[in-house]
Amino acid sequence: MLSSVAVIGPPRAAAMPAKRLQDCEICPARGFNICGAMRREDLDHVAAAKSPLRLAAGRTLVSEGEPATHFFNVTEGALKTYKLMPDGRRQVTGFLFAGDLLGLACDDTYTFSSEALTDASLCAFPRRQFERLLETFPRMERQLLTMASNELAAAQDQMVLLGRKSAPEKVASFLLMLAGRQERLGRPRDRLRLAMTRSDIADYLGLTTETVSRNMTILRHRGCIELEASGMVRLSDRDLLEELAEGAE
Amino acid sequence: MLSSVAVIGPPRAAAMPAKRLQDCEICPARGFNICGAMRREDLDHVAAAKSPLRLAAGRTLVSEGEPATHFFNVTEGALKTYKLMPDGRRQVTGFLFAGDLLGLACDDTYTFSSEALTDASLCAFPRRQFERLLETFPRMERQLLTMASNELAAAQDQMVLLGRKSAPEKVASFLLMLAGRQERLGRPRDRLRLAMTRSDIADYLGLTTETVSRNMTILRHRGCIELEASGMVRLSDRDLLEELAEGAE
DNA sequence: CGCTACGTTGAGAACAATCAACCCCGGTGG
DNA sequence: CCACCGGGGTTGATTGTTCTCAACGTAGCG
Repeated sequence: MLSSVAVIGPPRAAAMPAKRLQDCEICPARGFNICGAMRREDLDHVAAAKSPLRLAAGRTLVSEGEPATHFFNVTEGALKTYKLMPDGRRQVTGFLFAGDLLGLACDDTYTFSSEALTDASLCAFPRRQFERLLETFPRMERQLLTMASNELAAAQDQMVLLGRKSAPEKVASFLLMLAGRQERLGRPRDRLRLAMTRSDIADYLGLTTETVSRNMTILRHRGCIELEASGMVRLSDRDLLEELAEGAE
Repeated sequence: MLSSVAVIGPPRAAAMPAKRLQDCEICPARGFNICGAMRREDLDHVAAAKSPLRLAAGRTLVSEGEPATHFFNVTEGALKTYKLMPDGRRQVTGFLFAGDLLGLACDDTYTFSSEALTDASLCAFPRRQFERLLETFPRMERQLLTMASNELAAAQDQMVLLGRKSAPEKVASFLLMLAGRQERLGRPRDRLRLAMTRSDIADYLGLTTETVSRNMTILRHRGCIELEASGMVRLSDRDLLEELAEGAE
């Protein structure tokens, strides 16, 4: 499975802990991801287990139904996860950014597919080794449980969106969600890049591309947002956006 | 918060381990829940931390936004969890049966409300004590992580349902989901009780009661199901139901 | 014996999907 | 250089599924 992606540096087992440790120390996602909970002196154990991974935009990382060989941690870039119905209908279940996990929810096969939206960097942990890591470092397991809990809460928010929000509410909520996540990564709060296509957004919100597009236009005319070049969006009236997201018309 | 529910037996701290152990040994949900991973000789530690709890049908267990004081494990009966929008729209995020967890996904306050559908029994763990339990028994923490992962996978399935399935597909999927869960609890595979109202089902599927009702009728006319007295449903043609659930018309 | 909550069915309205046209942009090849 | 192509995005006209509003049936309960 990993043969289908560009691996930088061969996966030599526990060879160069010093260099690896440095990898982790300069990791742009430290503080957001599972390693954030690790003591500095234990970090080389993590570094030894992981393989760094670069993935070009558009490449598939994992496919639904394939054997779940690895656990991943995004350090840079953006990915989407999605599920397909037999007839091709698609539901995008999430967008992943630096610090996000991938590959937790699975038995022996992945229950979803994942694809890079931009060039991305990840840490790949072979499942077996990752589990040994968790046994050795309870702090890490605890951190993982916390992150899984947060994902569960986010999933329930998404159920509200999918089940009970109107199209305009969905689009407004989506923009605010993205803005919130970017902000948590230290990016500007009122300006964000839409790395995903309208089609990705539509499949995330349970809409069609046309409906997403129309509602973006409406938000633009209302003065909530400005669409700039190459997918940049400026949130000019966040308060109004927040009202729209919860149903005040 | 617990004062609003009927507690059988006062929550005396670590008083009668012998009796408590027996409680756990006869627990109808052992094998399904977090205690299933515990060694028999460690079970009294769990028993000491928990307060058994009985909840009458219709009673509220927790409310969204309230301080999250306890973690719960259902041992008997059925509950629903739901979220409300400011204007009263409701999304039922899940139905809970014996073995299911409640109260995991939260910071300091609950992110959802929960209400009993039938008379129910639960184990209530004060959060602090529960966390100490997890630190002491890594097997239990591991089990919790596994269960959280499974919930996450289920949540993604639900997103597909909410975002991409038609009303008939939603209703068929719902019946099959319930049947599957009953079966896992050792109940008959082709006959089940709908403990929830049409309104609960509608809010779970992102539909209205009318649409649920209409589609139940259609399934009945197609010979998939038979509606019997007091909410009993017989799944007479499971294969057809499975086709309908995935979009074969 | 009515009351109320729940469930079913019908008629019409509304929202989002579908079908279709068009624009823009970047890449490719004549 | 420019014509062509294809993917992504926007906008318009029409269709259709689901919602809304309304009536009625039924079962449980004081």
